[in-house]
Amino acid sequence: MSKAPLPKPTDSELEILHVLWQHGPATVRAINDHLSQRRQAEVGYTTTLKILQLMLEKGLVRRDDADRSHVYRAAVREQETQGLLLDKFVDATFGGSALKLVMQALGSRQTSADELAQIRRLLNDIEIQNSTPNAEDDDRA
Amino acid sequence: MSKAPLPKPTDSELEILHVLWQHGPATVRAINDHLSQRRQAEVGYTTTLKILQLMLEKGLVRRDDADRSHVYRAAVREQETQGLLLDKFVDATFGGSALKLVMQALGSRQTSADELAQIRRLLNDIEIQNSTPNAEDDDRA
DNA sequence: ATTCGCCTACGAATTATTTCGTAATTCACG
DNA sequence: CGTGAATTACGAAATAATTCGTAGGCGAAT
Repeated sequence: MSKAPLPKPTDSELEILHVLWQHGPATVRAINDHLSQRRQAEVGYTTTLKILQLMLEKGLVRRDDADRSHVYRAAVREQETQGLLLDKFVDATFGGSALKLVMQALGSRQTSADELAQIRRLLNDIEIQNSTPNAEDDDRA
Repeated sequence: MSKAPLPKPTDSELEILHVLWQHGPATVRAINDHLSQRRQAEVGYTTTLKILQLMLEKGLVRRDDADRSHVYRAAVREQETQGLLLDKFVDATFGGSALKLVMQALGSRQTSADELAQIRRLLNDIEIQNSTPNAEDDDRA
């Protein structure tokens, strides 16, 4: 039916998703502990609970409420979500130019040789793909 | 002391900054016209005015009010602002890893050969700089 | 069974952003 | 001058995000 196009998570929601992606399904208590550690200050328990409830409504998480302590898990994949946020960010900040973003990301900060090597490898992969029109899945010219 | 660390522009503010960066100083009327074109719908004139007034308070723009129609201009540089936003975004979305961001940006979208070449060039430059730590500091030869 | 502690649900205050209406001002023109 | 068009300032509504307090429920330990 009405497949709402995955809502964009807010900052707080994203922080919670990070915890879930990294540690797997967890109770409100566990999530709240992680958040409290990650920040300098304590996070109110009911604050975390409230955000999780809103995330549930938005479809960002699912929950198992078989036990008294409900267990929440991410309902969106990490890469997919990051990709979605990246698209919006590139549009808003770099006028849609992913190139500008990459240049800025690489240019204005120190990048280790190891990271540079990884990027080079990725560039090679991409160029190979570009020059070898894929046989199994080419619905794009 | 009185130097507040440049406030992060909101989406609307960023949109206005784009206009100013691209076209230089402009009146509210001119800015509003650009915004109305850029979007599908008309933007209320006083809406644009209000945002500019807030941006003025935040120090994101300056204005010349010698004439009745005030002329606004960006008070923050494009690259600097983009870098600031990028930092926050990388932290929030990719846990601080610029590498992950670049991988995602390059991996999940089609990038032209030309763009890839530009990135390669940048990588070369960076590696040269990395292997030649301080060229300008000790040229006592 | 009574109490204590943890849990969920929910309402509400706070702050930020975006939007626009209205009033007041100014300028140009007839 | 007096009218009209355009402009600025300001208040305020609408929406969203974040925060937390309080009420109520359930289960374990005494």
